[in-house]
Amino acid sequence: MVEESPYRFRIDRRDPMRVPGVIFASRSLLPDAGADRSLDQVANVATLPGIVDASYAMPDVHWGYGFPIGGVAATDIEAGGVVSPGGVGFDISCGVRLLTADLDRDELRPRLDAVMDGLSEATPRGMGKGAVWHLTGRDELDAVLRGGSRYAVERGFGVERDLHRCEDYGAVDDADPAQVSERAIERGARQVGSLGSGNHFLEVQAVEQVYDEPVAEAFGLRPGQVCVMIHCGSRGLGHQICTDHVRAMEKVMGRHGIHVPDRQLACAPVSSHEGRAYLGAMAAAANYARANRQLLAHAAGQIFERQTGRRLDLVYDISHNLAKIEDHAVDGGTRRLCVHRKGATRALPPGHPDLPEELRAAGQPVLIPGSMGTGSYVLTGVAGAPAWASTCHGAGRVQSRKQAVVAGRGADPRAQLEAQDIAVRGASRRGLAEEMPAAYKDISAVVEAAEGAGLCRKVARLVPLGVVKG
DNA sequence: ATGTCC
Repeated sequence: MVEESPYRFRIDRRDPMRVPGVIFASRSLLPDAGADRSLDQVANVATLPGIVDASYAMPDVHWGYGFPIGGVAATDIEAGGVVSPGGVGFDISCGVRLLTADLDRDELRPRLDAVMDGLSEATPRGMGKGAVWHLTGRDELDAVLRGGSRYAVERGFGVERDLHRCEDYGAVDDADPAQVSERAIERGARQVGSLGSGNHFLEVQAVEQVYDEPVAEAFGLRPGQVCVMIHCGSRGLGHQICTDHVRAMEKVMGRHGIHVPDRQLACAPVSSHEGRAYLGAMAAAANYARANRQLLAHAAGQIFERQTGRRLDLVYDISHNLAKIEDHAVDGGTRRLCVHRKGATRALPPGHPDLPEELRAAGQPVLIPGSMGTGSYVLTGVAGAPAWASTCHGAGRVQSRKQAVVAGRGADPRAQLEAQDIAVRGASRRGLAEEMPAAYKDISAVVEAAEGAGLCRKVARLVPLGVVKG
């Protein structure tokens, strides 16, 4: 491992790697090789057919299925580049949505308990059970898989303006519900509009600090302002799609002449039947995840209006588990790439044509959920950044769930949060123990490294007032 | 992350 510059380390190319590995991190954030094999995974990803420039890792990198979480890899489609479900992850289009209320934290204080009770009741969560929507059948689920947040807005769960504040205007093109298995459909039908569990949450937050006033203003953020952050994904549907397509690709990799150092890197050329099938199913799951966040946000907005008389306005909705077909400058030309971001967030710079007009001068809002009780960040993209306009996605685990439970034995996680004046709703003791800050890297150090590496810029820091968990 | 093993 070579320290190329502050916040940038290189794993030199060696056979069978096709490109080097590049890790954006401070020395203290680098994974401990004894406890976490994610740097081996960075090197493994570098062997994938068609990979361009480098196998990248963000400062929150940690061990994942095949690819590391916090990994970014782009493949050149016309040069036989592959797509790999493990490069997206099981929770397809897992992401974050941030909303603001025209309300100061001091104004909310007397209503906070009532707001939290309302949010708790309005937010289906936990393993398996409950959802905002009860779909009538396959036709309606297909509409969700094709239309994402756009379909939810069409059905009255939100307003047209929301779509301008969603990545891809609320839906990915080229979703192909025919590539979604019956089992995935069955799992998904019961869960449209549900939070899930684990590190997924809905938080009421306040803007604690603003680092860039003009950009914060463009995003609609001011000091002391009340916000709602929702972190969730595609539930059982995305999980089943990942499982199905990994299995399908494992069977045909040899036929495509592809050999990988880890079975979990199962992949197929983007232009192959299996590659296109996965991308069609992945896009469907992405739309499901976006509709999911749209429904939960709408439900939260109704609670806010009832309890405070103020509505919630969408700042942005962005995924951190997705592969996207994007055009990028490579060696002086433009190439069509399949950019895998797994536990990594797209960060479009100011002026990017994919941004809505009102955000174009400021850049894309990049939403970074912190570990429970520690605060979250809003960042933005910077021009000329490396790693295909990507940055970190969160704190990143340093302890497994099991380790976190063992390490926290004797402590009362709920009491710890309440001692920090954070209201807690509906979380199991074990669920809380698994998500305690000690199980994660320091979010501020992660963001510091991401900014230091030139991947993004800080805009604001948010702190939790109340949390709803599964 | 996940009907934490079909």
